[in-house]
Amino acid sequence: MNAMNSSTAAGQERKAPGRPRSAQADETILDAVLALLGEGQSAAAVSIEAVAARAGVGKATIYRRWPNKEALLIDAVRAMKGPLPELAGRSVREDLIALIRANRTPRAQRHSKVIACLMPELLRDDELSRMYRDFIEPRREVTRQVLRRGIETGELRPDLDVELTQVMLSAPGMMKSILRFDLAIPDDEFAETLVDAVLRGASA
Amino acid sequence: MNAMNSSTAAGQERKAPGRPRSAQADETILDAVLALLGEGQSAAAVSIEAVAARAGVGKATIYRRWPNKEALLIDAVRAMKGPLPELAGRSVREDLIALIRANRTPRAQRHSKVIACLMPELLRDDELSRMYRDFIEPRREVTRQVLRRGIETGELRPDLDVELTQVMLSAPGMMKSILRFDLAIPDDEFAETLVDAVLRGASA
Amino acid sequence: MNAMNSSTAAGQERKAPGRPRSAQADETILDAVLALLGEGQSAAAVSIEAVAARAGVGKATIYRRWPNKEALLIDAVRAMKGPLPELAGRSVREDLIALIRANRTPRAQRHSKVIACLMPELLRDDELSRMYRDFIEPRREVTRQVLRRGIETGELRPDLDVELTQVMLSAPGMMKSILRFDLAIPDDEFAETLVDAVLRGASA
Amino acid sequence: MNAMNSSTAAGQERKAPGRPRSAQADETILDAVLALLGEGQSAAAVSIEAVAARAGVGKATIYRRWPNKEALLIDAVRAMKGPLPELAGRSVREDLIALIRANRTPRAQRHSKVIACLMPELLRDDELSRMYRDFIEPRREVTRQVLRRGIETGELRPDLDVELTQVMLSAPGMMKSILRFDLAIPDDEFAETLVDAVLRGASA
DNA sequence: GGGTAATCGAGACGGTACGTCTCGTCTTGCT
DNA sequence: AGCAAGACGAGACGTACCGTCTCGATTACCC
Repeated sequence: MNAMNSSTAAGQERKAPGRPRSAQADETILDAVLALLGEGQSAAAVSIEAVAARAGVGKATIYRRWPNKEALLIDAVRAMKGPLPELAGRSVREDLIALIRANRTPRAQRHSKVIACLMPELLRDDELSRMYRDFIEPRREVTRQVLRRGIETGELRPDLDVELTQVMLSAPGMMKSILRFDLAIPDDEFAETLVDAVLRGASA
Repeated sequence: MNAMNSSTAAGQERKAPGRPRSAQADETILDAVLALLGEGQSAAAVSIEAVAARAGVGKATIYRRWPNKEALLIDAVRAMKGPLPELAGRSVREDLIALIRANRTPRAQRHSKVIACLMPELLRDDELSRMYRDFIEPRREVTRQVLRRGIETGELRPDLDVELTQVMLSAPGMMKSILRFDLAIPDDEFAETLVDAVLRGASA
Repeated sequence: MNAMNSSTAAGQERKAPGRPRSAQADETILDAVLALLGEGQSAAAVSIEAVAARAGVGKATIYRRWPNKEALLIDAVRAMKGPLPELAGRSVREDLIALIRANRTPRAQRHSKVIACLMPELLRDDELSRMYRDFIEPRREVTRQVLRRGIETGELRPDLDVELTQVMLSAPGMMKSILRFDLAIPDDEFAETLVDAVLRGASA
Repeated sequence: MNAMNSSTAAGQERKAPGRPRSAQADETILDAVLALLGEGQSAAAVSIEAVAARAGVGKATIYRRWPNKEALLIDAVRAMKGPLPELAGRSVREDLIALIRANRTPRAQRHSKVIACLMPELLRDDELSRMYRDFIEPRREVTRQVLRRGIETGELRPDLDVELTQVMLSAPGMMKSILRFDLAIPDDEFAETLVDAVLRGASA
């Protein structure tokens, strides 16, 4: 799971000597990160020292598992993002709305927060950027599959740019939540309003 | 211009006593910020100490003008964002493409960088958030005006949601540049591809 | 030894957890202070930053041991004052001259310098003042013992005011070196001249 | 009076052009220094900024008169030291006691404080050291004259070391007040006790 | 059951930046 | 020209974290 956990290697694993890492510590640490983020603290408040103190853990125990703060936060992202929503599959419109609505859970809210906190690092750190894409890509893929299925079923135009449409569906919500734009649409209508607007140009 | 510059007060300004603030210092400081950002340094490299050293200025001279690093960066945003592009006004499509293309200048690239660096602070600091919206709103308004004009001329559907459409036009570009999504569209075709996709659902 | 060193507590010392403080750092830091003072630098030149730089030590390492600059300097005083001179014990006169002559070592010269540098702080800071007296009192006591022994042996008047005589023996040297009074006595005759003058009134 | 005041030059005074310096400002500034010192503030609290603020005066007005803080404090010393005590001249003992008692006035107490504050600078700054001796020397001379007169009248030993005796009389009081030694003598008996001790060895 | 080795919490280490303060100098406009 | 006000470059203050490095104590496995 973690970037550094050696135990994920393939094959007939030579058991490492010495005391094994506490699986509980992993959990406690990530919980502490989420707790600190959830408290509405500033991004800077999620310092390694604070996390260690909160988790009742030594700093070394953290650095043994993650090479730096960003990697830790990335893993926190993973931990916080819940399972993908069950897609009813009745129609493209319904599925897309469900996908966008999924961003309104407290879980997903925190996720946005963390991503925002990581942006400075994402901008310059290629390694981190790759890690994030590895995580986010499967989630984008779900939307793309919905779109591709829509093309197959004839609900969507056959020449639809799937990549672009995915971004058109996800980007507005992210900007809205981070930059707090006032879109004059009630939160609970946002998803369908956006989907309808996109579909208007995407329908067959 | 700056958050703290007292000279913006209304009315018949009582001249402040004492030596007036050096207008040149304002400039030198902002230049130093932009220089540091431009050097591809990390966000963290834009420390107040570095800015002061680069500008050949005491730290106090900076803190006299801006209450903290974020406010300084916000002002750097202002200084770096160039004038709005001249809109040909021949068609909605043409104007929108021009507006989006404007984000490809080196200037605008740096702007994205700074915004990304500021995201953690924007998330929590309401004051800062307000400052940023004050800055960005006029720029969003330009797009909205193009859209409204399009409705008047009949180029666009009369019931078009102007707010939402504006976000649909701007958000994808921002996410693309920050999160470096690979959209499989050459950079120089991105603007027209996006505009066409949006217009397909927006046209009358 | 230091004001903050917890190891001075009484009883069966529970070993402190965590990495123990480097005893070497204590030494290196005090050496750096003495070096800076010895270079004839101004008192103000002995800044914590300068000490840290000179000692090749982080500022925190200093602040972990001493609460502020004054306490650090006090400890430097302690470190610099050498052992008490061996007293021959042949006569009061001989012993007193030896004690006063001990102030002419480079060591003691630096000591005077440091005390002078600390005077402003000694004046107002009761805590510091107490610390200094705790350090200086044993040294004054040596002189007093010589005087008391002199009374016992009949060398000195039985009603001699020991306290006052101690000050009469030590104060002139200190003022001479700090205020650089010109006493028209060669430095190497000062001790015996003073002792003789005092003894003239103190002898039995 | 001040080191920099040009108006004290002898003879045919060329009238300075422009607005003459406010004589009142000199006074106000020195008063402010004394007030700050008197408030038991720390030595460091007597900053130029604090003095200027207290005196309701610009900092430049101070720096126009004194080259630096030390010179200002030296002048404050002068201003605070009152006139020499009237010497009855009936006996050496009586006169010496009067001279030492003069150090118990609140005025003289403040004087000690200032001297203590200046010690670090006195140690290294030759110019300042000279300024201080120019000021203190006449006061030491008074004591020496009393001693010399005592020799003439036969009250004191003809081979008395006048210089040394003067220091023996003045130094203990200064150390007592600065380092707050506890001499086990009531303050109001200190003068005569000391004088008697010194005279015991000095009498003819 | 004793040895070996990596773990644990705790916290010190050398650094860097923070935001505040004072220094001594300079630059306004008013008197 | 002097004045009060206050901005200026410089740099120390004491604090907070960074990421690394010891400590003594605690598990596990392996002989």
